[in-house]
Formats: sequence, structure tokens, C-alpha cells
Amino acid sequence: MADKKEDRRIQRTRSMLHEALMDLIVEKGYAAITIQDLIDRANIGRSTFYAHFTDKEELLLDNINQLKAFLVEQIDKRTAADRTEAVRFEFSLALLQHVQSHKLMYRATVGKPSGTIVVHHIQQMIAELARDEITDRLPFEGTAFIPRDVVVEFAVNTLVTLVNWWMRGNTHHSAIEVDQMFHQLILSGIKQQREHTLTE
Amino acid sequence: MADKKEDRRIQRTRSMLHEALMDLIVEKGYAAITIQDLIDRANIGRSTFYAHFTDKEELLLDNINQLKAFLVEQIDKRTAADRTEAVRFEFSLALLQHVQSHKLMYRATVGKPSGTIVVHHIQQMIAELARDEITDRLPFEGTAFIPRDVVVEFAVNTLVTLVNWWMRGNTHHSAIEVDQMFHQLILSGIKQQREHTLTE
DNA sequence: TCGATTCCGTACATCGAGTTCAATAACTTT
DNA sequence: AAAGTTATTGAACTCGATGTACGGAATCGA
Repeated sequence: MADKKEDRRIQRTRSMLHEALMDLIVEKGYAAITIQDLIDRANIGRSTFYAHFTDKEELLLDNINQLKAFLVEQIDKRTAADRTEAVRFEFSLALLQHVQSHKLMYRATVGKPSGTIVVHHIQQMIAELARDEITDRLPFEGTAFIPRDVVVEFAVNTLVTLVNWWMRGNTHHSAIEVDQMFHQLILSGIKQQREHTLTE
Repeated sequence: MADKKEDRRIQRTRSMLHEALMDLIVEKGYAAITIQDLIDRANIGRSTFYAHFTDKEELLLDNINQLKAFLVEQIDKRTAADRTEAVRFEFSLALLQHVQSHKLMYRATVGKPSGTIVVHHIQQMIAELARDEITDRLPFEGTAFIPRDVVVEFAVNTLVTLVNWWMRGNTHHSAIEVDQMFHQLILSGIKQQREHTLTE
């Protein structure tokens, strides 16, 4: 922390661009967004954009890094409060709650061709979170048939799949319910469904 | 069947374009391919391209439909020969074998930003195959906590995840091994790893 | 206030998408 | 094999978006 304060103009420019990106994703989908759209919406000059980012993809990555910082904060907050036991897969609930409060953006992104790149980068980011959390909680490396790398990606992909389904007309489920589905799927697969019911 | 024979010129044009697409995906990745690249490689005129497809994406979809037809054929062949028992998730092995014989293309596609759209469409296609096969083999709808839609997407996504991992430096595994991992993951999740070992 | 940095905005070069059209080539049918 | 149909060609053109350049204006930190 304690990054030397950045010029206010820089902060303003970047934050305007981030907002513009989010808005435009909702309106026309990521793929259709042009640089012109972004600078018009953010109300900044063309050359100013290129002074900060080379791409709209680079802008996106910057945005996703912010999200990552936010998620880490959420996770740390929760694990600090709840010391009862080894906590598992905290990243899932943190993400799901973020998704819930940004329905429109995820709706316009997940599952649609125009949003695949966005999802791809979010997935990468979540995988980083997951790797840290999973690596030392599942101590069956070595004898395992399924390599650890696969476990991480498997879990992340399952989560994204659920978000996909959730945002496509099933928003009446709560983040906690979806989180439960997630844990069942990655731990037990699709078998033994009957043992699990909503305790709500 | 018995579509009235199509003009040979049409067949030729489309097949040249299909080949060009595959080659170029290997060489520069899907996203970077321009129409100009395609028509140069296929050696056809510009206006001819637009007489057949509006997009490179439409060309891609046409390609994937061909792949689907091929996979269905493989699946039918296998299930016809092996009548012993209810066969489950045949689509996975069929796809994995196709992947194995097109390593270069999948390597250049799966897991890379430039290939996300391609993967997305393949995933959609596999989901169609999976839906048919899964729907009547897992009769726990109704009481289940996990909705059927989710099961289908979960399975497909898991398969894609494995392909991703497989193509990234683990090609020494056989299609059958990866297929076994797939079945374990979707059926039992990441628990009970020790019960499963390679029987070769 | 002052010096440094950022932003502006216009202009410009470049590239790729997609359309048009008349001439030509290739195919199918009889 | 001839006739009629259909596909392909290639060049020219419009359009929109990308990315760069640069001098002057605005805003910052101190």
C-alpha cells in the first residue's frame, strides 16, 4: 500500500473509462464496443485514451484487477471473522455475491459470444484466487488420479457454469443456494443428489 | 440424406474455405484472421466469400456443424457395436479422439484469448449432443437439487476444461485416460480419488 | 505563483469490412 | 454437344475504426 498518490487527472480519466466500459458492456456487449464509444462515453480525448491503454482489452484487464482486489478484501474479511474451522472455497461465495449485485453486466456477458473474452479473463483471475485457496486444503496430491491443476480449473469452470445458468432466467435463487450447488458439484459430482436438500 | 446434389463449384469453394480456416487458426489464431487471409489462402475471389458467408464466424459455425455430424456418426457407430449395457457419455470419448488427431488446432485455440469464441461455439455444439444423451440416462429430475440444465453444462464444461489441460503440455495421456478422468469428475467430483486407478 | 504533467482535438495515414457490377468461367440438363 | 443457368472473378469504392502526431490549453502539485 501507500502508493505515492497519483495525479488526480489520471485517477479521473481511468475511473471515467472504467465506468464507460461497464455501461457499454451492458448496452451493446463487449465485442461491439469501439474506442470511439469509450472516449465519447467517458468524455475524454482520443489521444488521452492511448496514453493510458493500448487496447480496450488492456482497459478490461485493469478493470478485472480492481475486481480481484475487491474480492480478496471480501474473502479476507470473512475468513478473519469466522475462525471456527478450515474454510473451503471462500472465493465462490465472494464472486457469487458480486455477480448478484451486478446482474445486468453479467447477464450481458456470460454465455454470449460477445462476452467470451471477458469471461475468459475473469476465469483466469478467479483461478489465481482458487489456486491459493485449494492448494493446501486438498492434500491428496501424489496418489491422486486427477492432477491438482485440473482440480483448480475444474472448480473454477464449474463456478462459471453455474453463474451462466444463474443469470439466464434463474435469478430467483440466492447466492447462497448457488454456492451450495457449487460445493456439491465439485465435491460429489452429480451422484448422491438426494442427500442434499435445501435446509433454508 | 439425398439432398439434391449441390453445384461442384459450391462444394469446392466451401471446402477450400474450411481448409483455409483450419490452417490459419493453427498459424495465427482465430481472432487475428481476416477475410483477406481466408480468400488468399483459399484462393477465391472476395465477392465469392460474401456470396457464401456473411462473416468469418458464420464460416466457423459451418465448420463446427460438420464436426458435429462427424461426431454423431462416431457415436452411433460405437453404440451400435456395443450393445452390452446402457452406455453413458459417449460424446466425451468421441470428442477426445477428435481432439487427439487435431492437436495443433486445439492447442492454438483452447485456453487462449484468441480462441474463446471458437471454444464457445464448440461447447454449444457439444452441449446439444450431451443433452440428448444425458437427459434420459439420469432419471433424478424432480427431487434433484441440481437442475438438469446445470448437469448438462457442468458435464460439457468439465470436458472442455480437461481438453484445455490436456493440450497444454500433457499430451502424453491417452484419450481414454482423459475420458476416465472426465467420468470420475462429473460423477464423483474431487472426492474419493483413491478408489480410481488406471487399469490400463 | 511556477514549473511540470496531463489532456485536448484536430488532422492524418492505414487497414479491413462489406457492396457493386459487368465480364467470364464452370456447371447441369436435355 | 449445345443451351441455359448459376457461380466466380476482380477491381473499384464507401465506410468506419484504429492508431499516431503535435502544439496549445488546462490542471495539477508544491
